[in-house]
Amino acid sequence: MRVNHQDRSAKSYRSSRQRERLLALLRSTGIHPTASWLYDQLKKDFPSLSLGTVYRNLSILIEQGLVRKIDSGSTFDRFEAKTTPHYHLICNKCGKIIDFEQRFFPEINKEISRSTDFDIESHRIDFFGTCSDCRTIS
Amino acid sequence: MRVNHQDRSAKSYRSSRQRERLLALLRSTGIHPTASWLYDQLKKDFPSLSLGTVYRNLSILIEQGLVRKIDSGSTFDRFEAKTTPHYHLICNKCGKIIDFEQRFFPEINKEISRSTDFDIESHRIDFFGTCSDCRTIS
DNA sequence: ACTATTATTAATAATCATTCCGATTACTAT
DNA sequence: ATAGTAATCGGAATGATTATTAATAATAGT
Repeated sequence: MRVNHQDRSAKSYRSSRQRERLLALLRSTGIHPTASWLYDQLKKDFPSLSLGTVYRNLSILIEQGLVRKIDSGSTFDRFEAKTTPHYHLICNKCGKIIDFEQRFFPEINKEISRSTDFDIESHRIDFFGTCSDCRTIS
Repeated sequence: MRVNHQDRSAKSYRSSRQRERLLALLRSTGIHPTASWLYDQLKKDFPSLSLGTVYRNLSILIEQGLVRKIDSGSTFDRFEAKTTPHYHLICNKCGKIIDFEQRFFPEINKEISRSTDFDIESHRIDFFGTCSDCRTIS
């Protein structure tokens, strides 16, 4: 008799070195990398790595809820290993994304839900402006 | 002698029918169109219209602050004629974007600025969830 | 440990939205 | 009307991402 301990909706994946290292790399950095940056880094340890592998594993990790995709207004996506809820400070000059974790407003989902016929599950807030580096330079 | 009455940083543009109609179209709709939807609509009145013209004029209108680009997590961009500050409700099921104008929190820019070394000029809030249409269906 | 099975990989081609470019056309001021 | 310049068109180029396929590696059962 065969028992499935997995959740019915969750696809299972067999482990792979590439994906393990990809997640570790994402967790070890705070720079919200692009797919190609991740590719360049991992290429050092996996000389035969393919960019498609990076994208495929990113989407698996996203499906598993371990990684989030960030769209910052650029033509390319950035990624981050999901930890705690937080917001982003995005620099208009250099495009850098900085995590902001000091405050989070979980209550606004319900507050906004009350004014509209829409079931709100989550929200994101992005703040735009100038980072300290770019302010110093100009 | 030639005097430039324009602000140094502001480029000036000659008016064009295509751009005028593009802006009018954007202002007349609430559906947050894609570039190709705009192209399809305008094509009716300008049979020789080029998609590049739509993109070029969109970027001019954005530069002039009359139009905003919205990234909704899809592979393509959506656009809206900027009116008053507002937030977006984005449906996870159908991708529809609904404007939310009932409340706006201008004060959080300063509030967040105080906790960090970042000059905040603006913010955006997107709420994700299920719209009433999709909730009814499922 | 061995084998069969099946998922993952690497390489590359395909896709899709967007941008760029050269030639042509339309405005505007003189 | 003409010259000068900006806007347009059409299509090609770009760049990020996704799909395809044959080879490779991980897992389950023996």
